[in-house]
Parts: sequence; C-alpha cells; structure tokens
Amino acid sequence: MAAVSPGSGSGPLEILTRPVLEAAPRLLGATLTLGGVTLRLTEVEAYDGDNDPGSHANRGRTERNKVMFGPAGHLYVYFTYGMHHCCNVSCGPQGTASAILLRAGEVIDGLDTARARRPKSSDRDLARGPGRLCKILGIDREDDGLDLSEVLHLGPALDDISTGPRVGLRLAADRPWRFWITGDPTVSRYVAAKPRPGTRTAQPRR
DNA sequence: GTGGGGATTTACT
DNA sequence: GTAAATCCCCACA
Repeated sequence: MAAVSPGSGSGPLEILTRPVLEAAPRLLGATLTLGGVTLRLTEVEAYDGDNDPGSHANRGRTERNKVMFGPAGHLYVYFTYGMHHCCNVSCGPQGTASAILLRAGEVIDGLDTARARRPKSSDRDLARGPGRLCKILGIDREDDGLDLSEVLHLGPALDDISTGPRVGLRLAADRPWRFWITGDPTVSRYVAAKPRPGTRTAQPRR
C-alpha cells in the first residue's frame, strides 16, 4: 500500500496542489464520503488568501484558519452565524493559503443517514447550501484539518460548468469564483450579501 | 477584556 | 419578501 501524501507531488489529489482557480472546477463531480454519507459535489467557491479580500486567510494566519496555510487536501471547517458549519478543501501550492468552499452536492449513498440528519428536507435540498452540506455529512469543528486523501475521489473533468459571483460576500463580491454544474438542481440560489444596517445603499438620493 | 461582524438557514407574514 | 436565531473569532484598547 503506497501511502498517499497530499501536496507531496503525485497522487489522486495532485490537482489540489495547482492554483485554486484551476483546482476548484475539478472538484465538481468529485465524490466525498464522510459520516456514512457519499456526496457528489455540484457547487464550489474558490478563496485565495494571498490575493483575496473575501478570504478568511487574507489577514494572515490565525488559530482558526491555519489549515488553509497547510498542505493541500485537508478539510478547513469553521463555525458561522452561531449555528452553522462550513467546510473547505485546502489547496494550492505549499505556502499559499487557498481553499475551496464546498457549497452543494447530491447525496448518492447513505441517503437514509442524510435524511435522518435533516428530517424536514426534500432529497434535493439535503446538501443544497454549505451549512446543510456539513450537517448531513456530520461535519463539525472536530473535523478541522482532516486528511481527505482517502475519502475524496475526483472524477473526470466536466464540460458543462458555469461560473458566477460568490455568495454572501461584501468584499470582492464581483469576482466570478463560484463554480457549479450547469443546470444541476442541487445548486444553491445566489444571494447577495446583506448591506450593513446604517450603511447607505449605492442608490443616488434626490 | 470588550465589541462588531459573519463564506447561513429557517420560519413567518 | 423580511427577520430572528446565536456562537466564535478577531482586532483593538
């Protein structure tokens, strides 16, 4: 058994050591098996910490985002809005702080387990959105830093991929760094970031 | 030590 | 459509 060492050169996840904008679309169609559920990824977003005001890594390495600064092919999990987890795959050449947010997927195995974790959800909505995706895979902060080399399996490059702006960001909201499988029903809906209360909208007065 | 903000989801009108 | 829920992280004093 050859031990696969992510980020060390060759191996099934070698693509993740490429720059994030190359690696991100290649995650579409990949399968991820965690917590007894297998997901086919349908929507991701790229975050480039060295060059991206919208990334958690933009202000340097901290205790929370340290996984993004580590080798490619590991899970970066963070907690947000007081109730949800979101998960990313670290990627990029060693020394860069890039990651790919997993936004949506289609459950292809462990459907009963996934349904039990989100009883009120239709099958299509089980992993439609980053918080939901983490929920049905049973991901929480305990999984931060997890080595994905044995649970993430890439498929062939897909032809029909769409791109657009990332969801929910106030900073760098114009960068088309969101990738999804064109026409897939499990892709989440685009929602622009909420303007801050007290902040005037860009509408001209008078 | 304190305060502001967030890569979201859900329920309700 | 709008609003509330609710914890952690980070910057600053």
